[in-house]
Amino acid sequence: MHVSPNVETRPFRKLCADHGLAATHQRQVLYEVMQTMPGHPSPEEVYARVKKRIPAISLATVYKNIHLFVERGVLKEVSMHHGSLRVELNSHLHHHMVCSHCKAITDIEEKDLGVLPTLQRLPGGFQVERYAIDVIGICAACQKAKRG
Amino acid sequence: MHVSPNVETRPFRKLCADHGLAATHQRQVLYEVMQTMPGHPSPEEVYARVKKRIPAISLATVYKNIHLFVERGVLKEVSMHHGSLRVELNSHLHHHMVCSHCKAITDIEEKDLGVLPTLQRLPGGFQVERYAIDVIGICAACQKAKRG
DNA sequence: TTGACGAACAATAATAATTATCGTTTACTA
DNA sequence: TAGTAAACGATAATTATTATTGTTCGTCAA
Ligand SMILES: [Mn+2]
Ligand SMILES: [Mn+2]
Ligand SMILES: [Zn+2]
Ligand SMILES: [Zn+2]
Repeated sequence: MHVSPNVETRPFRKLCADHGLAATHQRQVLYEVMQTMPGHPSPEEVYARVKKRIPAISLATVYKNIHLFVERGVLKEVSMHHGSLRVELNSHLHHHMVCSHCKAITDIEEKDLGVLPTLQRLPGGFQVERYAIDVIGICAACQKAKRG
Repeated sequence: MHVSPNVETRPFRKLCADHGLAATHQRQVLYEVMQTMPGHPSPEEVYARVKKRIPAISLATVYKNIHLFVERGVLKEVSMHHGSLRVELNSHLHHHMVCSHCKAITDIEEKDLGVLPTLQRLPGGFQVERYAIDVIGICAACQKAKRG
């Protein structure tokens, strides 16, 4: 009797191939661990879980691969993380365009967004204060830079 | 001839009174400096500006007062800053409710939001990838805690 | 299957961001 | 104007993230 090898591994290998990534053991475990984490974990939390299966893994490896997965669209970043807190005084109702490449933040009027947020009572009795809409994409400067 | 004192100071003192804050010199300068910063500065950037007018100010004071101003609604936080990067695998189109008190993040379906962003070409030739909508407010647990 | 080679890894140092501590000063109130 | 709590400055500590470097591993062609 013969069993084809890598049965459970195949989908992950394909995912890596599709994204131009080497299929390493660390990446596979990171990916599998993320599948079991339905919330919005931090790199440290992911590291703690991965470490259970690969005790020798380095935190730096987790960070690098999380960034890589986000870059390639395997993982998604919750809200936009700018490395540090950002504040503004501008009390005029507006939202933001955030460049996923250079992280530049630009104001945008609500009316220019084509959205009409209806303040309402949301699931779980969540009491709404305001909406913060981030339009994520590529700014004009980065578009130009990518071409030539 | 007599000139009433604190002429320029009055609006700031009122702002503090309205928010239950002591009207300190440091807070006044921080507030005035923010009025001249139209972008989305980090605490370090604010500190650099304030330091020009109060060379002896401590970075910790800037941090503390920025947090205080955000808490009282004088300043607004751009995007939601969770202290660390947060990621998720969930590729299903959805958004988030974020508690401004405990910072808990909960998923919410786009259809439950009552907002319909229309993907379009935005000002400045910004190329849209996706919308990330954070509904900011108070979660049920924190509402309960605040009452009794 | 094997060997060369570049990519990825672990260990760890370094840096950046934020918070805590504590002695001193200041603003508010009576 | 004095008492008191709050705020401040200095700085240590903590937390988050990135850089460096020598070693190991995955890929691909023979
Ligand atoms: Mn803005
Ligand atoms: Mn989510
Ligand atoms: Zn950009
Ligand atoms: Zn809460």
